[in-house]
Amino acid sequence: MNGQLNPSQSFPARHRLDALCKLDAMATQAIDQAVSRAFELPAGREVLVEGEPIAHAMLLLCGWAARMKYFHDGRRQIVNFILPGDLLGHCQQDQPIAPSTVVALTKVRVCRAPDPSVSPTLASAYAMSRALDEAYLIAQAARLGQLSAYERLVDLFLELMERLELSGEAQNGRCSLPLTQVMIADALGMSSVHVSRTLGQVRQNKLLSFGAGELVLHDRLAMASALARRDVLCQ
Amino acid sequence: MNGQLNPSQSFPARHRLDALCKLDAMATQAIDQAVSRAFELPAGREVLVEGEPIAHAMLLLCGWAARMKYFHDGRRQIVNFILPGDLLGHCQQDQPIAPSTVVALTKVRVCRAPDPSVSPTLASAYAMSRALDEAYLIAQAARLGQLSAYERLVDLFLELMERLELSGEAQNGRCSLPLTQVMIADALGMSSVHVSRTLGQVRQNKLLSFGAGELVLHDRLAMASALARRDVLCQ
DNA sequence: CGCCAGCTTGAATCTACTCAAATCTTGTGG
DNA sequence: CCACAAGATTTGAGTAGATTCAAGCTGGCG
Repeated sequence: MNGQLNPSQSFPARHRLDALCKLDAMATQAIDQAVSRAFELPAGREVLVEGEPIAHAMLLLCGWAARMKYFHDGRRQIVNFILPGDLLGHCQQDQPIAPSTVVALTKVRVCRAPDPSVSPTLASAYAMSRALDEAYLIAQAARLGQLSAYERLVDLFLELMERLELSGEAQNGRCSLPLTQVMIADALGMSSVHVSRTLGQVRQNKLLSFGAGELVLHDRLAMASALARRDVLCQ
Repeated sequence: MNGQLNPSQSFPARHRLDALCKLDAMATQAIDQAVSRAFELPAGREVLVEGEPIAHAMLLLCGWAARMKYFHDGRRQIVNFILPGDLLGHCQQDQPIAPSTVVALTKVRVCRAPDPSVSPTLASAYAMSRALDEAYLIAQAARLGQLSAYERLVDLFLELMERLELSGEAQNGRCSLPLTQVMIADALGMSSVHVSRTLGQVRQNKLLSFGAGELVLHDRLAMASALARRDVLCQ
């Protein structure tokens, strides 16, 4: 009845956390137990609202979400994307307040994140996940501040592919990517019209193809070198 | 011999951490003890280097620093500023790797951050500090992605004043601010020429004055309303 | 006194935006 | 299965904001 509702719905989360820190039996068991109480939210639903307390850390199982900052005039900035297997709203505080709103971009399936105290490997994976979140946030700031529209686009696709490979959802530079050009525009701080035009250039240079919800990277070396001219981090 | 070396050099850090969570005697004692082993670094010195392990979490006592991302062609993005009383390099991991380089913008005085396990109030203040760091990082991404040059400038000055008030270094909308226009340009993703021009406009509108290392906000309401037209967060 | 870093200003250029219209997709109801 | 509506993408034309290059100005310091 639902393509995303299959017996291995815990796969991305387990794959990702296991890649961050080899999980022991207790950890995988805790994940499976948490997944058994998963629930679904429709596209557009707010998962966390800025300024409101966070009830529980969550684990995203299927679908995509995004952390947003909203503006009066209808503009919005996507601060980062949240992919299957990602944690959201996990803080150290007693009464954490969400620093940004999280919205489901597609229909999503989530569950409460299992308590990391059941396994040191799970706690370690959570710590790695937090560190990655921070690194991606920093990367986003650098992208928005310094890269051209063409570079921002290439850089974002490289990051997304890398992250999807971590959760086992991408192979051979190919993955499904349920983003519209408007969402990409909101993430990269450009107009959707300019995303369309710039995407045309990238396609013309045969770096990648992107359409019908699928992204295929044809030439990752060329993509990296399009950035390497500037970014010391991408050789 | 050194203007920054006065008996109250622990003041900003104590003021800030105490504002985040009312400190108990153990916490203030631990801070004073840590401050007694402070040391100094010249402007331009790297405090943390991206990709290298972080030996200890540090506490910035005097001077300003910045988290940077560097690019091949000499460009750099200042991801955020680190002000007196701020923590840097505090992670949950066993072997944390710095996700970005931290550079001293002025001569700075730092010490190892006291171990939060000595006091629950100190641990709580650290958690608050981390949460604020994340919020400022998110704010920076939204700024770079959505605001115009004029708005970015106003927004940044408001944030810096707010942060300096937290550490007790600003009163009545007045503070010292040791940033050059080039540094501001690196933080806001614009050219230094355009910072100069835009700053001229802001001054002409009598919102603030900035020069000789001092920032004075003349009309914070007008500054906020220059953003309120767009940003839902600034009434 | 001259140097150097930082700031300001002008002119030309370019990137990315807005507005607008046409086309293509997708989902829905008849 | 087709028709229609709504959303998404593409393309063109004109414009605005920001950049680069360049020249001059200012103030601190050896």
